Amino acid sequence: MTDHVDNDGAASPKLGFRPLYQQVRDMFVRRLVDGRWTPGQALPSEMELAAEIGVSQGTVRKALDALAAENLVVRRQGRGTFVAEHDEARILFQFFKLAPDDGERAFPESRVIHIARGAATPEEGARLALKRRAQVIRIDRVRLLGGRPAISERVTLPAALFPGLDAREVPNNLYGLYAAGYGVTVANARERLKAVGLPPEQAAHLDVAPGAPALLIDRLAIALDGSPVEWRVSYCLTDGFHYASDLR
Amino acid sequence: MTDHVDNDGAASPKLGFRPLYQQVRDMFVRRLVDGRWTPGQALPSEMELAAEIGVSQGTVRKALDALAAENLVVRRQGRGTFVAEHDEARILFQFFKLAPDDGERAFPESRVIHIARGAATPEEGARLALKRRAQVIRIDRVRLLGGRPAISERVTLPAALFPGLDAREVPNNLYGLYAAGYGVTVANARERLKAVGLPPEQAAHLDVAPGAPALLIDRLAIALDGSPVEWRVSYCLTDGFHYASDLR
DNA sequence: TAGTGGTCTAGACCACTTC
DNA sequence: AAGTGGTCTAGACCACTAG
Repeated sequence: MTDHVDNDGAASPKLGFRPLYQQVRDMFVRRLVDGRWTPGQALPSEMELAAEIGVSQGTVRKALDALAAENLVVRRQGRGTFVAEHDEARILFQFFKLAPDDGERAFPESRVIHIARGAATPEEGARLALKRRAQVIRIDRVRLLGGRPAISERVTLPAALFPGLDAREVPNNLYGLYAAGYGVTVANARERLKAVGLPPEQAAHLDVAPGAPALLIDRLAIALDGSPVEWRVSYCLTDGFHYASDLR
Repeated sequence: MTDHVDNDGAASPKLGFRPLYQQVRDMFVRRLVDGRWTPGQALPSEMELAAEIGVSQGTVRKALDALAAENLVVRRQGRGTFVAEHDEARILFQFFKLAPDDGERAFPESRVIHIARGAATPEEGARLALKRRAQVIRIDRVRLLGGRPAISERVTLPAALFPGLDAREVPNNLYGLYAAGYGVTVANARERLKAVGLPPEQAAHLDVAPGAPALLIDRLAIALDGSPVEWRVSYCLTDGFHYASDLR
């Protein structure tokens, strides 16, 4: 029995107190991490889970609501609770913040320039929390917005996590590939934005003069278990497009 | 009696169904909008509110939890529930996304360049949902990050909402002034970011060459009742600083 | 010690989906 | 009609804060 829920080991109830529903949430996250529950799958009903674990339905509900708030599951009244998928629609709204100044959002096409494997630089190792001289996979690609090249980016991955990815056809939706092909679910990401002059190499890819203003997006993607799984640096032209950010 | 909670007027229960706790939430928002509850004030306890309204404590709890999720109230176990304040710490983390590349976040000093009142341009009228030829207040200022001028921005406000603000000492924390001086609470904001070459006027304010890459932030701030109350356009130098965005 | 919000339970009923 | 998640209630107990 790997799943465990417990609080009072007859010890002091004050220290290390963790609510039952959070323990249940953690248990459910473990099932997602180890692939016991996979994207798209329907979870057992609240009543079944409650009976299995030995808590009330209300406690299971709070745990599932927490997962839904983290976009890890999707709940639909009358149908059930499902493990979230990295389909294009979800990516588009959750992880891709560039939108046309007017008009509908659309998923950008991608054109891979180069893909290779090599030893991590010190910076790559630091960002991805890798051991000394670990291998990484680097993907350089150009992405099209509204039919025009607008993003030049490099994606850096720990090679150990994605064996054979460098010898594979790379799809447009990378996070979908990570999930379906390697069981790696991107749970969240931290982005840092700057305005910079476009370096010559990126300028050539985007067919623009070097030094033109570009939005630099430095993103670190974090997996379900909290470990960094992707480092992505994107240079974006923001002519007719913008980065949308809602502050609540 | 202005507060009202009701569902089934013996009509079809299917259409226009709105859960009780959301109706209670709406009632509470009304109390915030009309100043019956003011920033910093302690709300009555859950039990008192439940008895007053005539619903269970659990329903009041769900309503207050919703408000807490929107950052409109702050709940503290053992102490009570309090109306959120626009103090600098809150602004710093909720509405100000520029952070030093390394080091602690700090609230930027401000230096006002110019304040004036005038008729709204068509664009200002459109952004702020104003009537034709309504008056606006415009504040131009420079803000300092790490002691150096880094942001040149124009703040545009509906004059009707902020009488006399143009003849007043303008503090560093504008949202605090809106709340304390005019009873206007900024509930959320939408930002659009672009990378642009710095226009001559802003370049002069920031003591940088025109055309240098700058982060353009176009922000529309929304009040509790959903109406736009501030339009702000900021040109930011991102040398040693970045715009932080967390994607969940 | 009293009062607050936070957790947990149990059960009834409602709205939505599917068969 | 059956099964799912969503709402609402009522009550017990726990953790935290303040006097």
